[in-house]
Amino acid sequence: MASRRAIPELAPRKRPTQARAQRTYRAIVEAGARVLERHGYEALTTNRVAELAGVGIASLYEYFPNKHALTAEVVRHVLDGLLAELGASTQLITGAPPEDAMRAWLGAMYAAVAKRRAVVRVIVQEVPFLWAIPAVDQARALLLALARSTRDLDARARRAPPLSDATVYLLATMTGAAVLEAVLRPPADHTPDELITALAEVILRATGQPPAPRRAPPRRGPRTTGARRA
Amino acid sequence: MASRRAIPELAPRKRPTQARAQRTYRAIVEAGARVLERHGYEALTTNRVAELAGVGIASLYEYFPNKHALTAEVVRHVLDGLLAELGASTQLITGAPPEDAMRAWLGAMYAAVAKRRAVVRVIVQEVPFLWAIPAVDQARALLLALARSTRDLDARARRAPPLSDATVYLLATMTGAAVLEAVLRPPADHTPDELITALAEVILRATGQPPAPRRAPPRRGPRTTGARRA
DNA sequence: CCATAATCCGAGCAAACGCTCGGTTCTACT
DNA sequence: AGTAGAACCGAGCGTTTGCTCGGATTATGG
Repeated sequence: MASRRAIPELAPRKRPTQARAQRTYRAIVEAGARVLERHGYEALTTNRVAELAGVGIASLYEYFPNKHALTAEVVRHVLDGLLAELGASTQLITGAPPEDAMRAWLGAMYAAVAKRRAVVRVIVQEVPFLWAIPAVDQARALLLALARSTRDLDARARRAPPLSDATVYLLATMTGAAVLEAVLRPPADHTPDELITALAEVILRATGQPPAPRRAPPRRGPRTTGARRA
Repeated sequence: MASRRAIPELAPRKRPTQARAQRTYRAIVEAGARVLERHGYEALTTNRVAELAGVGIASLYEYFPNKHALTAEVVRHVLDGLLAELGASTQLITGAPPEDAMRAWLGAMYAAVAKRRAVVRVIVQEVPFLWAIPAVDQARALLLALARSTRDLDARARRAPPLSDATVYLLATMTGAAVLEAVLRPPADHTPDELITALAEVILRATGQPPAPRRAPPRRGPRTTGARRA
C-alpha cells in the first residue's frame, strides 16, 4: 500500500474584490478556456495562461493555489455557460406536446454542446481529475433531478405507473452520452438531425410512449444545428 | 492560422524478432499498463515505465519512437484483452432466447470492463489522443458491425421491419456509454444487477420487443458482478 | 569460430515545468 | 494627504521531462 494518487487542492485561493482584480480574474479564467480549447490540456501551463491573459504569472498565483485549481475553475466557467444556455432553452418548451418537447430539448442540448465542441472535447477527454470537481457532480445531479421530475409529471399526466429510478438514471445518462458522442465524434453517415430524431424516438419508446405513426413530411425542420456536408 | 495541435507518431518503431527482445517488448507494454492503472496518465513517464519493466530507458526507445507511441500500444494491449474476453463470452450465448441473451451479453460486457476498471478509467478519461489511436476506432467499428448484424438477424426472425442504421448506431453507442458509466461511476443507490436489468429492458423496449411481463423471481441470478455493499 | 547484426544500457543534455521571492504600483478610507 | 493593504509583477529556483549518445553485450548464420 505505497503510493496512491493524491487529491489536488481545487478551490481558488481567494476571490477578487476590487473591479480591477475582477477583470484580472476573468481574464485568467477565459484565457485558460481558450488554451484548453485551442491546444488541449497538456498545453495548459500556468505561464502560458498568464501570458495569454496579459497578466503576470504571480498574479495568477494570487488567485489560484496551483494549476489544478485553475483548471477546475475553467471547467466550472464553461459548464456554467452551458447550463445557463440550456436553462434558457428549457423555458421555451414547457407545455409543448411531449413529442415535440423531447425533440426540442435534445436539439437545444445538442446546439449548446456543439457551440463549445472543442473545449468540451478537451474537458471530458483530457482533464484527469474531472470527477473530483464539485461543479461537475452538481451539474450531473441537477440534470438527473430534472429527468426525475419530468418522469413524475409525465406519469401523472398519462396516469401510468412511473418508471423506476434506475431506468430514469439510465436514460438520463445514456442521453447525455449520446449527445456528447454525436457532437464530438459525428458519424459520417448520419446527419445531426437524423440522430436527434432517432434519439427522441428511442427515448419515447423506452418510456412506454406510443410509437407515433410517422409524422408529416418535414416542412423545413427546426434548425437545431448547422448543416453537415454541403 | 498559426498553431494547430500536432498529430503524434503512434506506430511502434520496430517489432522485436528475437525471443529475448519479445520479452522486453512485452515487459515494457505491461509495465506501461500497470503505471496507467495505478498512477494515471500524468505519471506515465518513459523513465518510470522502463524502470518498472526492468529494462534500460534506451531499450524502450529501441521499440517506441516516443511516449505517445508507447501509450498507444498500451491502449491497444488493454483493448485486445477486453475484446478477447468479450468475444469468448459471445460464443456462450448464441441461440439463447433474446431476452436472456441481451442480459447475458450486457453482463459479460459489464464484467469485462469491471475487471479492468482502473486502467479503463484512465484510458477513457485521461489519454489525450485516444481517438487518434487506430485500434480504438477499429474496436468501435467492430462492435457497431456486431450490433447491425444482430439487428438483421433479429428482424428476420421476428418478421418485423429492421431498425434504421441511425437507431442501431445510437443504441450501440448508448449501451457502451451506459456500461462504462455504471462501472466507472457506480451510482450509490442502484446495484449493478439492477442497472443491467433496467438497461436490457430499455433496449428491448426501444427495439420494439414486447415489454415482457415480469419474469419469475430470481432463482439466483447469473453472477455477472461482484456484490456491492455487503 | 568469427563477423555481423540485433539487442541492451545508463549517464546526462536541453527544455519545460510549477511555483516563490522580494518588491513596486494602485486603491480605499480616514 | 497619508497610509494600510490589495493587487500586480517577472526573474529565476529547483525539479522533472522526453529523449540521445556512444558503447557494451548477446544472438545468428556462414
